[in-house]
Amino acid sequence: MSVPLHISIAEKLRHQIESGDYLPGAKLPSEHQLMDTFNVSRITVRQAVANLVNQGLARTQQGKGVFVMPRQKVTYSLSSPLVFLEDDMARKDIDFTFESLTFRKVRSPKPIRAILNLEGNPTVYFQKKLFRMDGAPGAVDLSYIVVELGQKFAQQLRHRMTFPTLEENGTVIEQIDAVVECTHADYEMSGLLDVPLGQPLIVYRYTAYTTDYQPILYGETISRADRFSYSLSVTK
Amino acid sequence: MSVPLHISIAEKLRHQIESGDYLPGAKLPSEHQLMDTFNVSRITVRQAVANLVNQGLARTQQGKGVFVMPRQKVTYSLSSPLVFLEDDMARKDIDFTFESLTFRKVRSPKPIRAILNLEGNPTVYFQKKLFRMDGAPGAVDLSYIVVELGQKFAQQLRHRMTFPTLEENGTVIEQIDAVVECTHADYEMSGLLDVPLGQPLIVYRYTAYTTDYQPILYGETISRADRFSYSLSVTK
DNA sequence: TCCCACAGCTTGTTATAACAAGCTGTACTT
DNA sequence: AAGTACAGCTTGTTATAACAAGCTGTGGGA
Repeated sequence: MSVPLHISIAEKLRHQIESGDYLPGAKLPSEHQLMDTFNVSRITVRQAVANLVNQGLARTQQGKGVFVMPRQKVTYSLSSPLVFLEDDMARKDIDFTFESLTFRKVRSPKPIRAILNLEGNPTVYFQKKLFRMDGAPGAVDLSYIVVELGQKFAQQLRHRMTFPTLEENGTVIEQIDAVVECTHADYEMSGLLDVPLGQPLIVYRYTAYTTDYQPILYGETISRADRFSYSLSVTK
Repeated sequence: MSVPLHISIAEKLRHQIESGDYLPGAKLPSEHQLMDTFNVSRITVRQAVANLVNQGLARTQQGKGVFVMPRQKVTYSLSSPLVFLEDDMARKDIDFTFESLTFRKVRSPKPIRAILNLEGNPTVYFQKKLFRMDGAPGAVDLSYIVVELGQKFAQQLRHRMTFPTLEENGTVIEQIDAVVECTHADYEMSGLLDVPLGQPLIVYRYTAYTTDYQPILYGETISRADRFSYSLSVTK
């Protein structure tokens, strides 16, 4: 057998998980039990478990055990603009909340300056928000808003979502350019979003334009890839 | 210090990579060198390196060393439909090729049957393609096409992209519904796409409809998240 | 000159060992 | 009865050790 033990053990467990032997949320056998079952050392068992964790199939909890990850995703529709994120959640019976971790005036980083087309005035408002779905952290949003709007609506932006706030105050959002990509959780994100290090995250980068293609907002919504997906519909 | 050694070593290396001390493609110090540098055991060094690999910052090659991953992404536009993938690549000066790994008639899996609205006839054509960008594997496409079209254009589908083939033969694609999500590389995908186990992959699931909302094609394009991203533009 | 074998590097796999740290229930103390 | 302390489970961290396997350059033999 040229396949390493830790791979073949991980694959066996994966099949058992996928065939329903271990249901979502269920506890897998402990490391010592797996050592006995497969007759290997703890280091090998641990590597097999690490493989499962890396594949998002399980997660470990010190002092408790290894548990099968539940997997249900919320799909967010890109066809209607970001405005409706809250409604989208409500429709799916998910309790959606957010807390504003940071809201302050900053000197904008160079790439942001280019995107927002700031020349004379490099100051912007920066906001970091943590989104929770049914209490559990699901996404982090980092956004940069042009200084006039940030200043004007500071109070509201702290407590309400950005797009509704802007629209209700008469700022028309004419267009949104967006990119969807994927990264890994670094140490900070892994802490904020409560996922293992290196776990995939979906990044939704958006630039919002008001009339005359004037960029007013750039942001990144970084969400747990096991909880989020994006949908869209293209008609000819 | 309550942070584990392997984390703090990984973070140090990450900062060095991000600050340009190690350029993309460069070789990191060997495990033994890192053992001396940080005065820790090989197991700790290996765990630190594993963290970097999990975060997509480095990759290991047995017998050679640990190398910094180059990171340049191709953005594929979702606003224009899938038809133009090849053109998109050409415009970016990327040599785009694919090989058809599988093309055969199969009894369609139940979920596919529901999507393609097949009742009497559960037979479909299944195709598995491997996309290469500049020679290196970048994505795998799994698609199910209704039996009439698969039969009719079998020869062409083996050698050319699906959407152009259909359109040039008079099949109108009226609408595409799509979902973008993210998964982990399992053992098979990790082999096909040449990435470490558990590495994030972007999945683009699409259903193509011809006139009268008749579904004719369902597919999944599974691409390396370090090489691909999707862009779109929403106008009010 | 050309080719092959090997030495010496690299990472990969696996075992044994010990202690730390988080969780839970039991039993003992107040 | 309530609270606390501890035993005994769990995973987390880290060390030492040995061999396997992939790569590369050097040197010897044909």
